Amino acid sequence: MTLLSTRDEDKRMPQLNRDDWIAAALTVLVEEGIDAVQVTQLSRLLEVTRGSFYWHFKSRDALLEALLAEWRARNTGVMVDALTAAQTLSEGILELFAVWVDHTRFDPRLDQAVRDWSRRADGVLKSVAQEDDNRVRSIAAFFETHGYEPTEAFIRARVIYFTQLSYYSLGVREPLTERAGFLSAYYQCFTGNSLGEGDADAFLARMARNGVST
Amino acid sequence: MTLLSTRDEDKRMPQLNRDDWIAAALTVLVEEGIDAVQVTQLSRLLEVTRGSFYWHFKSRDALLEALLAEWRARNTGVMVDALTAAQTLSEGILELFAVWVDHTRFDPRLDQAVRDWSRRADGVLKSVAQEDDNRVRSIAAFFETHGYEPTEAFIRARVIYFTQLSYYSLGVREPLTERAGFLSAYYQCFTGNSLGEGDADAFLARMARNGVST
DNA sequence: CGGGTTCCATACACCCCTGTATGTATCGCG
DNA sequence: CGCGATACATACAGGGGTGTATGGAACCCG
Repeated sequence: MTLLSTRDEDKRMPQLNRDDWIAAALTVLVEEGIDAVQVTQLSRLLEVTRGSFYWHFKSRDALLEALLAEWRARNTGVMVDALTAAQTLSEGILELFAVWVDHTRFDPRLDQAVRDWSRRADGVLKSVAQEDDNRVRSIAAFFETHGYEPTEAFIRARVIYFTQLSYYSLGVREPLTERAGFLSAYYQCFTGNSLGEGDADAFLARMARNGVST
Repeated sequence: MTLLSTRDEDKRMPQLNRDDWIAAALTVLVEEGIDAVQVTQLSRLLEVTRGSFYWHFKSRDALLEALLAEWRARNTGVMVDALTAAQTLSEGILELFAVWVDHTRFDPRLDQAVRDWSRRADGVLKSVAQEDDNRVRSIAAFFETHGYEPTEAFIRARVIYFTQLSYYSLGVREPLTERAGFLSAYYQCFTGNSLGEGDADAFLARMARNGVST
């Protein structure tokens, strides 16, 4: 709701611009899915008439294109970047975990919404598929640089990424303490190695400092 | 399309019954999602008027309930059954793989469609969540009976199940030969153990005999 | 101050979907 | 034969959504 701050409750904040419509559309996309992103509903939400929308956008499709562009700009490359900086295996994997829990760097709800959308829009599907491919590839490359055979690296990359996707997709919510208890088990399963206690504690401490929400 | 066989091209195959509508609705659900399951569209598909539908069903919601019941009847328990019969670890895990590739036992497209649907219908969400919980629990229990600690068993169950869910959700399609090459890597990652060559070959031979499609 | 630009309101045309009420054809069956 | 029940057709009421055409209010600016 903070996304509508420019207008909102104030009587007559000057005017809406293109980005206001996109911001509103993004929240609706995340909350209720792409089918709920309708000109009429957004107008009601922004408390203007549809006339306004059709001044800023050529059509609903134009808005949807803008949404996809926004997703690309936000969620692309975040995971890849996390890995390229890492020196050791554990550092990289833990940093990946960190990205996935840090919703300021990676927005899982938006990612999920776009993914749902993509299942019934071929154009979107292509974008998402390519992005997924990039992510898995970069994780696999990371494993390879740390001594894993190509096939094993690829499969481990898939397993770790696919697991996380389902984590989001099923909307798993569990308390931080419980999640912390799973850390080394996940690490063991994903890498085949044990996680040093020092590394685990340092990671959990860092998470606690950053105060991750879920 | 074979689902509409009772009526179909023939001039005036006697009449439609409730199951004909459900069958048509299922194909539409799988192909185009729950929003496309509309009385009007189904009528066009079955080449009758909407009057027919409202004779067989009280409302569109009644049809949707029937669809959910159909999903429950088909896809529930299949995975659980696969594990309870297994004697050894590898036997159980490989049987799980077998179920996932055998679309006559487990229908991933229907599962995925219901899952998509569930994300915007709270009642459906509950059913799916409970089913997921059962599946993960039963896999975890299987790991435990083969010597894994409870936490590790649970995480490995999650990882193996979540990975497979994403496999479906992303619609990964790869040739059988390629997939066969991944088998032992998957097994290694999921269980932490190596898969005996004999077991692998036997499994692949069995798959080939059954002639799995994808 | 007057005119152009920006932003939005109003109104209309068009389409699609649900649900209901009612008419109608076919068939089983006593 | 005639009468219910079955299965569907027809027609109407109501609602929601997209676009478009056009009018008007506020504002910038020379």
